Amino acid sequence: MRTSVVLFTSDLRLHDHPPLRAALGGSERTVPLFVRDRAVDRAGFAVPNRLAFLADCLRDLDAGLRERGGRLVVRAGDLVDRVCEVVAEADADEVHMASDVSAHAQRREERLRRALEAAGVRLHVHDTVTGAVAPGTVTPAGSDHFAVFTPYFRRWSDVSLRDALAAPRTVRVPDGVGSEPLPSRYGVPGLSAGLATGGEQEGRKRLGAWLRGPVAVYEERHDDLAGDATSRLSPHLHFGTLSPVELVHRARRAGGPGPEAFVRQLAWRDFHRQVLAARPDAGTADYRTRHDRWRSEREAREDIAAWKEGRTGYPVIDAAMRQLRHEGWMHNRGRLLTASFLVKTLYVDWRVGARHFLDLLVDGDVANNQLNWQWVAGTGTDTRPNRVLNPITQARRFDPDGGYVRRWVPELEGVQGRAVHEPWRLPADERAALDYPDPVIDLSAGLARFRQARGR
DNA sequence: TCATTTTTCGT
DNA sequence: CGAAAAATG
Repeated sequence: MRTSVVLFTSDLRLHDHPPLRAALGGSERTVPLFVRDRAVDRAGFAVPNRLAFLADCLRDLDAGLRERGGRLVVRAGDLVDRVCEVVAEADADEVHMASDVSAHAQRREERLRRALEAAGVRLHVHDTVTGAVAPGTVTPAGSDHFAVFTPYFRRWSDVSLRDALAAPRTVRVPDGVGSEPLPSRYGVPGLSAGLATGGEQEGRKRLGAWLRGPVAVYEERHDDLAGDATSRLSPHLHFGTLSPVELVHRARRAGGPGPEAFVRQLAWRDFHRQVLAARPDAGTADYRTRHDRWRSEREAREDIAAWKEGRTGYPVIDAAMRQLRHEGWMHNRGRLLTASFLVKTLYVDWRVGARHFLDLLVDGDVANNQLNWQWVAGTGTDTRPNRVLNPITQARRFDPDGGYVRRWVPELEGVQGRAVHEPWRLPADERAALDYPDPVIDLSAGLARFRQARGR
């Protein structure tokens, strides 16, 4: 009797799951396995918000498998050791998994392939599971990856995607392969109070509601901070409770400018993935260095703390940083503004900001997070590396009535209209009555001055 | 068909 | 300014 193992990683779903389908199609028994990878804990990636969301996802995945006659096997430890252990217990002939792009994922896949080969077991790695268009599918002449988004997007749009797969009807799991108890979000300390719920069911519900309604006005409203008109599907894409291939198909089927703009954002995700796949060190090192001599963490300690805690004295920055802490999520426009403020205005190393985002974001993803931070810092793929986003101009444009600021900065909730973006310009008595800090820095003192002071 | 130069264009 | 495409030889 043929037996297979399907190793779930960042693909915690039953719909449109090629490794699962291949495993079920090629054998009578299949072990659905998830490993709580000790290396991920050690690297500091197992933060409370994502651990809680992950726990939701695993419980939902287990529930979905049980509806189909199966169950999820969870183990903790070294991923390669645990997979080999389960392969031996189940006497499996093959292992299926999804490919992924980070340095960690690439090393993990290689180690696993070698260990399984030594045991005479074949590892099947499926692409187009964690991304829609796999890295390397389209390339410019003379390079293994695109460094500019627009030409990438043209080629990406021409790729014909495979059809989305249905969820399997039945899953037969061999007897005698034990599982640890499933983790629960209730045991996780330090969660953001407004954290989203994980799981494939939840993701599909959100996707359906998104495509039935708000996506239609996504193009006009996606940058409006107070409108909060983005999909909020990012954590589901990060954990793979939703399939990017299915998302692109369904958005294209909906048609129109909103869905097209949404698909474009999904292409950005693949763009960053193909950069990281080709240059895995871009997660920690400058993709294209500008020889910045950032202020050290020690030198900028007070500024960094003010930024993290949302008390920089720039209302839109503080609003966004407080949303991050409260929800484990931040509006995309807020991410751009707060990142630009840290790297361009406070002139702090992008890695400091990227790490803080990864510490809190429920969708915290190495490719998206690190390469977007690099884009803002001017060390990444931005073709205009000196771009600086002015928090006041941007606030007036993307939070014209100030509603986003008043929602997240209660000290300012009594200030009407867009005046909320510049509390220092209020009449002195009104200003004094607010328990809100003065700006930590004069905007004109930012990047140019820091760079000059450092002789570059 | 290929290498090199020129033009275009960039969340 | 530099990457990617187009034009050129």
